[in-house]
Amino acid sequence: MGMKELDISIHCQTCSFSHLCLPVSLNDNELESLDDIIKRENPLQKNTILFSDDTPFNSLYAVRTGSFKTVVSSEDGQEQVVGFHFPGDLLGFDSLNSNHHQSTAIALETSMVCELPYHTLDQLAERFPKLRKQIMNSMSSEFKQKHELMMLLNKRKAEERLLYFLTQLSQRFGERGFSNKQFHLTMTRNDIGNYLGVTIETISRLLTRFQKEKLIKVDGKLIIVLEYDVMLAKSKGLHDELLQQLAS
Amino acid sequence: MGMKELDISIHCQTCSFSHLCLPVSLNDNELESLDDIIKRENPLQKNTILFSDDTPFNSLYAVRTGSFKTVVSSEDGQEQVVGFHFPGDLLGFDSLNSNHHQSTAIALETSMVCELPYHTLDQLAERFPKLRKQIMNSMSSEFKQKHELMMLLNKRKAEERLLYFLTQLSQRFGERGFSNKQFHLTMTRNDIGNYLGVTIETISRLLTRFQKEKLIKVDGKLIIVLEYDVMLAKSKGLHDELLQQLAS
DNA sequence: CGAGAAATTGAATCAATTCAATTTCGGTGG
DNA sequence: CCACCGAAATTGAATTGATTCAATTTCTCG
Repeated sequence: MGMKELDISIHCQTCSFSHLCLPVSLNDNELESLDDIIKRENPLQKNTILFSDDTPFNSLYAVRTGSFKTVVSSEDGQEQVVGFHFPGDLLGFDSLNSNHHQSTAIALETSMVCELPYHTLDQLAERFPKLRKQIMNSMSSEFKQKHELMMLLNKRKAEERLLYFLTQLSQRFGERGFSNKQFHLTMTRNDIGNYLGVTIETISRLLTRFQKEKLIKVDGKLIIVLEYDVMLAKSKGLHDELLQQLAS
Repeated sequence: MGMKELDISIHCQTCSFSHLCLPVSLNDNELESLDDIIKRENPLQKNTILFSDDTPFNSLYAVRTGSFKTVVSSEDGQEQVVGFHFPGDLLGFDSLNSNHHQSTAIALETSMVCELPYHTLDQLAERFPKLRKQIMNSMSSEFKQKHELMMLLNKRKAEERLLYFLTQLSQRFGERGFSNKQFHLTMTRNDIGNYLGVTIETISRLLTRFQKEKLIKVDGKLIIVLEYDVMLAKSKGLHDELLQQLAS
């Protein structure tokens, strides 16, 4: 038979991350149309480049399984990690209507994506205002994220940055039905440090300190969250003095 | 007569910044339709809020004259300047399809804007694919800018950040037909420091140092650029040793 | 002209980096 | 399955860039 393997598991209608993805506000009819234009690709191995900044922009991608980092690089070759992406996240729409992608997306582990060819998506968006809005929404919340990050990088010290990163991860894993108390870091300390604007040594020192303070347990790439609320508070710059005030 | 004052000067067709604004890729017919939906407002005094993060999102704005800063604030009231905006720049589309604006826009001097009611703009965009693309393009280049800024904040030291800021300003003024060698800072040192993630004291010290090094001349808010190329190079992290190599 | 805001300058302090030396991890081939 | 290699991570000590605190000075504009 011409049926692809795994055919059942690869439709938006049955995807367990659709609540985080483009389908979120679509009705059955719209969803089906969207599902029709999606190309499913084979798994990408770790370190595979999904698209790079010299790839022509043709498609958006939705992460199906696994994880990615996106990186931009300056003329002099320095790299900057600008995001980490998990199932349900959309990739590539920082380049909508550019000729080329603005960043490079790299698989952090074996991963699968749904490809959304942009010109067909655009046609679909013309028919379905809700889809158009959904795309706008995604971009808009991407801006919000970037603004938050900008504040983080400008106003917070290393400790707060890393705690923000960890609570953020915990939250995102939770939304996706994974444990928010215990998860694997698929990115290296290097990636984290690069993203947060902090050296790898500092990341390392902070992680061991957090462990001593019993906020988390660190076992290589495995993180176990022990005190989520304290971490969240500290990531916002509230510290011991203030925390005690809150407690009393 | 019912004619507004200054009527002649306030059409996209005659606006001297249209090459930087939405009209850039439109033909006469399209331009006229766009021009029709634009509301011109009275000048805003310095420090006036154009929109704030609790204003419902209804319109985009194009800066016509003057300048603005956009600011986001965290729960605990800390503020972060996320951008400066000059004639031809579009404001507010980081909030497309959100209920509320994501940031607050404040006039840095007496300024005028063109208001683009979003729902009519959206209708227009449905008729004119080029306009749709233009909007996407603007968002996309906004992302690019944010990525660049993120790299700046993460990888560069204070000196490089401020030089980047100054060369960036020089460039933007140049594009707008103003002098790129000599310009007024409409924002305070505080705004600059906040934007660049550096204290006001550091900004101050650096400006006097740049002056001693004969890169610029500083007279209060007036900046005279003396060595643009050197500034540009230094803003990218190339320093004296490297500069000399280049010269030889 | 006067008052409050903005900017400058100096000295002391500190958070984070840099440099350097190990240790641990993860994957490959024997 | 174990040994081995390079990459990744940890830890310590010294250094530094930038902040903080504090005191003036200079603008701005009502």
